[in-house]
Amino acid sequence: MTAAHDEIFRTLADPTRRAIFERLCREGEKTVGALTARAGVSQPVVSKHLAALKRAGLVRDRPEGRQTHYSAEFAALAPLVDWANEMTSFWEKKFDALEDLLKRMDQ
Amino acid sequence: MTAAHDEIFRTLADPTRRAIFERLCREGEKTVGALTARAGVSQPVVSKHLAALKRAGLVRDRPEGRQTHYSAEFAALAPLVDWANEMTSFWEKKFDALEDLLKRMDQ
DNA sequence: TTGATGTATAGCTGGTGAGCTATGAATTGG
DNA sequence: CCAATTCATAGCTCACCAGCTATACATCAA
Repeated sequence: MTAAHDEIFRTLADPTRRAIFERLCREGEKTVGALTARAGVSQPVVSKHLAALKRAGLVRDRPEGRQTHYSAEFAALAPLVDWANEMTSFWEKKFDALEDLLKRMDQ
Repeated sequence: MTAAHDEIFRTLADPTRRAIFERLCREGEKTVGALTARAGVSQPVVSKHLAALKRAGLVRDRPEGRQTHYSAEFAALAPLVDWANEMTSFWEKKFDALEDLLKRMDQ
């Protein structure tokens, strides 16, 4: 349902959180400390954002000793793309309908 | 930059607002009154959401007499899809790199 | 002109969440 | 065993925003 999209949209809506996710996509697995270094916010905030991303299924954590490695879960973006494609599909259907109409008017 | 995505994500993050946008996509142009009828919120709230959607470029308004018709602006979803595709592209690049590595190790 | 209708705006309130500091918990090094 | 490091959690504050009602504004009908 729409509830599934809800968490993804809401999670990616925050710029700081989206930036963290983007870094994980571009640069691969990173520790909390490495992410904090250039996040522009404090370490607890980064941890909180990572927890939110994990709840949404957008990242995966790999604890190793006293540090935790996070990596992007690309597949989690699929519902978002599917949703967007579904929305635009209604647009195409309208064109199809218009095309149909014009074809009928032609006859 | 990311600021462009920012407004789109933030605008679509709200369930009520996204539902309104979805209805405009599925059912085409609608007046404020028609949208309010099944929105589950008051008319001023619907108007406010429509204003937000318009600011984000997601809808277009067509005033006609005392009522205003709104319709979806499908093209506005493009940046969202592009962003998602860009993110997943990093995933594919990693596979390419891995493939490269394995190929080299084979030699 | 007057009243009714459709939409937008103003102003308020409550809830949510992003940021902070302080601290707890777990692990590593000496 | 002790100190340092790394991360997560707790508790707080502040700003923002979705929702409401009331009302202004514009348009149509009679």
